[in-house]
Amino acid sequence: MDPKTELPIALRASYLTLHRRSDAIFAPHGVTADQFVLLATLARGNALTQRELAQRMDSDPSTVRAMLVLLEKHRLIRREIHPEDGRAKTVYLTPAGQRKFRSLWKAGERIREQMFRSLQPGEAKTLVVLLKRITSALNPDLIRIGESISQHPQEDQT
Amino acid sequence: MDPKTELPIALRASYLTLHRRSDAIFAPHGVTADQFVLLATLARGNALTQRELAQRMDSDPSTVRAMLVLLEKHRLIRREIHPEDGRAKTVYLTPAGQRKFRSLWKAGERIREQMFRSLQPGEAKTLVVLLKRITSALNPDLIRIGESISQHPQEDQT
DNA sequence: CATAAATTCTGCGTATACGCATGTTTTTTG
DNA sequence: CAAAAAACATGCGTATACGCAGAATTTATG
Repeated sequence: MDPKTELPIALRASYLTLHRRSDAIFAPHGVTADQFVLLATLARGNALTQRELAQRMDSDPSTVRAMLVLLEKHRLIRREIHPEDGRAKTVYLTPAGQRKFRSLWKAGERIREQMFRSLQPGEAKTLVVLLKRITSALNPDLIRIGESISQHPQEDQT
Repeated sequence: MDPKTELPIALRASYLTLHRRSDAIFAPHGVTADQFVLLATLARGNALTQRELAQRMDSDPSTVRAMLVLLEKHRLIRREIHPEDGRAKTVYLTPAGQRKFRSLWKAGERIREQMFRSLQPGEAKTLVVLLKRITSALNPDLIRIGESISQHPQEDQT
């Protein structure tokens, strides 16, 4: 099977496997893999609006909302109306949420280790670069030029 | 952010983006991205049991069943009790299902093209290899040896 | 300044994605 | 060959993942 055909399949297999494994690891802590992603995103930049949160998680506002409702019930996050924009809500990690995140981060280290160790030196970086490449190639917002996106687009340097 | 940390995030972003885009492309045809995967798996090896189908799709038997119920309602697949094993059911693509798959395959070509073209020659193959590497590293069934899985495990040649 | 347009969250409907328990059938054991 | 164990599909419950429409609020326009 040629790589062009195989690539989407391999991507799906990798992600689903990672997701399943993460869910199993985090379940004893009472959170899901996706909730971990949300908490991690908040830990990186607290006080985001739901919109910003969704964008940074590569997810959907309506999905994120459902997750926030759950997480708020579990007292891991808190929402307040944005002081300047009455339409928006800012999301905060509660102290319990911060503690939970630190604990989850440790629990997840084993998974990150396993992925990382299966690769040769430098391959992890390569993998990340290639993944980002196809991600932006698939993003409809960036296709406006038509075909002339030959070069690797700069990933935004953090 | 180091690659070890970034890798799961990039993987998630890539997959979700691909999935979203595929859903959008296939929606006018009345099927979802995941249904396409199922149909494609069947097209490759017709007359699989639900179990085999789930394995090849890197998915779960109970998820696959729900999809089959839908697809059967849409007359794209057909299920029969396995002639030799009364517990199992064999799944077939109907003629309509075969036609639908061919049409979907063409519709999806644009996405595969876009992914493939964002990569340099050889990079697609590399990407597939690395993805398979981390997939098996994450698979709990294969960890039994401990650490000594340095080489790329042979993917079963079809 | 009033109206239109855009933005943000909410709610609803559908389709995965899984784990777990249950019922049936096949295979294994003694 | 009868009882136990294993394998397969089903059903249930929960959590995403989205698109889309609706309500409230802010921003843009005339």
